[in-house]
Formats: sequence, C-alpha cells, structure tokens
Amino acid sequence: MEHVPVQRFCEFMTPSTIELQFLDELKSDQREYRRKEVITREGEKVANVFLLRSGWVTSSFAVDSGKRNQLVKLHFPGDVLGLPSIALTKTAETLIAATPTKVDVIPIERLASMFERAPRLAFTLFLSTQQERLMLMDHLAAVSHTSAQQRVAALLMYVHRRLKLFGECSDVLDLPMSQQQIADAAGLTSVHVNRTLGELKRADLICTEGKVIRLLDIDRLEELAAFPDRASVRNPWWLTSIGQQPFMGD
Amino acid sequence: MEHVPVQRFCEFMTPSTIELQFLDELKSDQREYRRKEVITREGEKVANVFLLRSGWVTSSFAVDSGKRNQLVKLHFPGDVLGLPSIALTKTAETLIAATPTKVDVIPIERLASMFERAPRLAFTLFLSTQQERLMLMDHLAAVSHTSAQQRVAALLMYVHRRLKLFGECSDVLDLPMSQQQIADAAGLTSVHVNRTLGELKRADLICTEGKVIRLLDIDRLEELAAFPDRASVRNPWWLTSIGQQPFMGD
DNA sequence: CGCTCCCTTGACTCGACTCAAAGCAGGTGG
DNA sequence: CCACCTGCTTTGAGTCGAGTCAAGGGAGCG
Repeated sequence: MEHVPVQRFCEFMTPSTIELQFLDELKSDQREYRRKEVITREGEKVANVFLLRSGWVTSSFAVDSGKRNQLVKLHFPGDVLGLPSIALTKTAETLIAATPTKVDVIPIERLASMFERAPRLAFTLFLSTQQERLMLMDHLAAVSHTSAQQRVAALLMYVHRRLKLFGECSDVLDLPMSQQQIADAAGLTSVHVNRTLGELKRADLICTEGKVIRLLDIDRLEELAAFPDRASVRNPWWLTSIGQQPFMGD
Repeated sequence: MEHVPVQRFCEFMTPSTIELQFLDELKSDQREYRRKEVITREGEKVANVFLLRSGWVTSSFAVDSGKRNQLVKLHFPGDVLGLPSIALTKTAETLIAATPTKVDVIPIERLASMFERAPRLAFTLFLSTQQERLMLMDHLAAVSHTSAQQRVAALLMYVHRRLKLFGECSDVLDLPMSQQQIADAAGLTSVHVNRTLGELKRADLICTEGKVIRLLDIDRLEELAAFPDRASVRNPWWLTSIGQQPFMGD
C-alpha cells in the first residue's frame, strides 16, 4: 500500500485498491535529483507532470527579467509538480530540488486518461488543486497585507505544519534554503530577511544552531503567522458517489 | 448554441453538441443580482458553484479581521465562480456583483457527476483552473515585485484584455469599481491609488471623463503592466483523444 | 436640505530596499 | 595542510515608496 506519496489523493477520500493500482501505473519513469538540480526550467516544453516521492522542491518564477525570483511554492512528498503549466506550451515554473529528491514522471496524456478511466481520482485531484488555488490566494493576501515578521513566521509555520503530517517533526527545522530563497518566498530582500530573523531571535521566538532553526514558541509563532484556518471536507457524498470502479479496459 | 457563457470550456477545444447540452443541464437554477449584491459571503456553507452569464463579479477575502480586503479576482462572463472553495465546508471567498449580474447555479454534486459523465469537459475545466492558478502566481509575483504604477496599469490592462475578448472594447473603460476596490485588488491603499492614477494622467497614459477611464497609450500601458505572455495549448491530442461522447445514461 | 459615499490633497512617518563592506564557512586544488 | 575561491550571512548608513491621519470638496440621493 502506497501511503505518503499519494496523500494528495487520500485527503478527501480513501482510494480503492484498484484506484491505487491505477495511480501506480500512471508513471512512465522514475527520476532522482541532487540538491539544487533543475527538474524543469521555465520556457521548456511541457510534456509531464511529476509526483514527488521524497525530498523538497521549490517552484519559482523569474521576475524583472531574471533579476529577482518569486518562490511560489514549497513542495513536499505527495505533491504533484508541474500542474499549473499543463495548459501551456512552455512551462512557467522552474522546479528545483531543494534536497535530494525522487519523483515519478507522469506524461500528460496519462493524466488525461485518468479523467476517463478513474473519474473519482480525477475529481479528487481537482479538489486538491482548488485547495492549492486557495493557498495561493491566502499567500497573495499575506504578501500585500502583512509585515516582514509575519511573513517569515508564516513560512516557518507552513513548513512546520507540512512536516508534522509526516510525523517527522519536532520543534527543529532544518531548512534547506538560503536567506535569499526565504526572501524570494516571502517577497522580501535577503538583507531584510536576515534582520527579521534577528528580530525573531531577540523576541525569543526562534533560535538558530548552525543552519538549523529551533522554534522556541510555536504558539506565538502561529499567532504571528495568522493563517486563516479552513476546514476541508472529508468523504462528501457527492464525491464518494462517483463510480468507484475505474474502467481498466484495454 | 451557447457562446460567451461557456468560453471557459471552449478555450482548449470545441465541445460537441452533446457536451454543450450537458453543460446546459448542469444548472439547477438561474439567479440575478443587483450591483453590490452579495452572491456568496465568506463563512457560508458551500453547496454550489456559479457560471457567470453576464456582468462582473469581484471575489474577495477579508484580511486583518475585516479591516482590509484583498480583491483576489475580477470575474467576467464565462467564468466559473466559487470553485476554489469547493473542497471546504465554509466558503473562503466573498463574491459580490460589481454590475447587474446573471448566474447559473450549479450544485456541486452535478459538477462531480460531470467527471463521470463528460470527462472531456471535466478535463477542460481542470485545465482552465490550472490557468487560474498560474494567473494567481503571476499576481503574487507582481504584488511583491512591482511598483504601484505598474500594478494599477496591470489591472487596467487585464480588464482591457478581457473585454477585448467580447469585442465590447474600445480604449474606454467603464470600471464599476471604487478606488478603494482598485486598491484592494492591487494591494495598495485608496489614497495611494488616487495619487497613482494622477501620475498616470500626468504621464498622458490615461485620462478620466467622469467615472470612465480612457486609455491614451495602450502600448506603453502594456509595457508598464509587463504581463508575462504565456501561450496556451489548443486542441492537444491528449485532450481530444478523451472519449467525446459523454455517457448520458438514466 | 442634509446625508453618505467617494475622490482629492497635504503633511508626516516608517518599513523595507539599496548600496556597500566585512566576516564566515565549505570546498577545491596546489 | 594551507591558500584561495565562491557563496552565504551579518551589519551599517542612507533613501524612498507607500501608508497613515486628517481635512476639505463633489456628486448623487432620499
């Protein structure tokens, strides 16, 4: 039974055995990347999406003709990478492995066939990307309405939450990101991120031990980050009523 | 034949007659709203999505416990409203009619059934929401990396482009938005939007005649707005190869 | 007539950016 | 083993864009 890597498909319902098998057969290939290796560079032709099996991946955009970067999303195991660009001829995102990484390669035509063969999975993926869209909206609201401290805290808490899902998490974060990248994610400059981290340290919210960040007061950090909390549906009848048996013909 | 209101479904391929009929039968109801009327308020139970038939609709979030608003998206005829919240128990977006508006009400369970009955339409909708996601990413990048002038210009050009699609458009925009709303969209304050519009006027890029904005130099405005230009796929084989005949049983 | 929005303008503040220089690894090759 | 990169972090000084607060002016409406 696959567990972590298909969490995107388990978030709203539990897939049947046949569906899990179908998912497993989507991949055409499996690839590994080293830290900082490029998975996809913006401008390249779009042919695949990727299921992240292990490792962290950053998704970013060049802005200002390359002078700056916008880090749009930090991906964790179970995430599907590259979806936003499937309607384009050239990829918009640059995907870079932040840690050593394993991905399944899923050709777009197989993804398309999922809509015919496994509609329940397709709708689940659809729901999951709507959630992503919402997170982007929250990110957008945050970037234009919150202070540097809040944005940095929000980033830390986001990572903390995701890691908690895997149980891999204590109050210690080993961020594989430079301050420059944190800045790109939060919409700040590296200089200012540095100062902001300093402020958080002085406020006894975090401390750093080498590259590692220790979260000293998670409650206050959560409060600072001020994520809107949104409750997701689980097993809604309109989802579970869709045909459960995918058509596995030919 | 329905034309404008289903453009979201025609962007990537041409739906078959049966598919168009299916789309038409999705709605459970049709509603009309007056200017400033609320279609959906954040926090309400999620039961439907809406197909915008005519009029403009703003989608916004309260931030800072209601002191500020983030206007996330301006919707035009053909857009599907409310999708980002379908995975939630309570809506995240507040949808407000910016002009007199007509919408089709689509219960979520019917949307779900589309994934079973009309997979090609479902995948088309999926593609279209991936595009939305991308636009949000661009919006995000813009908000953190561009000046007030650029953001206001970007908003104007966005509206101009959308209107051009309907052929309704000259170089004259009749924005049904207050400067406060423009500010909410651009991530600015109303005071600063006012000054920024002043700058654009002094630079002979726009002029205002009452509530109407006349675009004096669209080329320079486009340059200022600096949208990334992204080419969408049309009729990709992996889309058109999906079963064209929806199952219309029972 | 007076209300309520909304736009407009001015004066002041401040958070985040820029530019710049200096410290600090970690890694590579001589 | 040391010398030298190169990339990342840290700190300082100065600037500026956008926000805040506040007051006045129009325009539409009951």
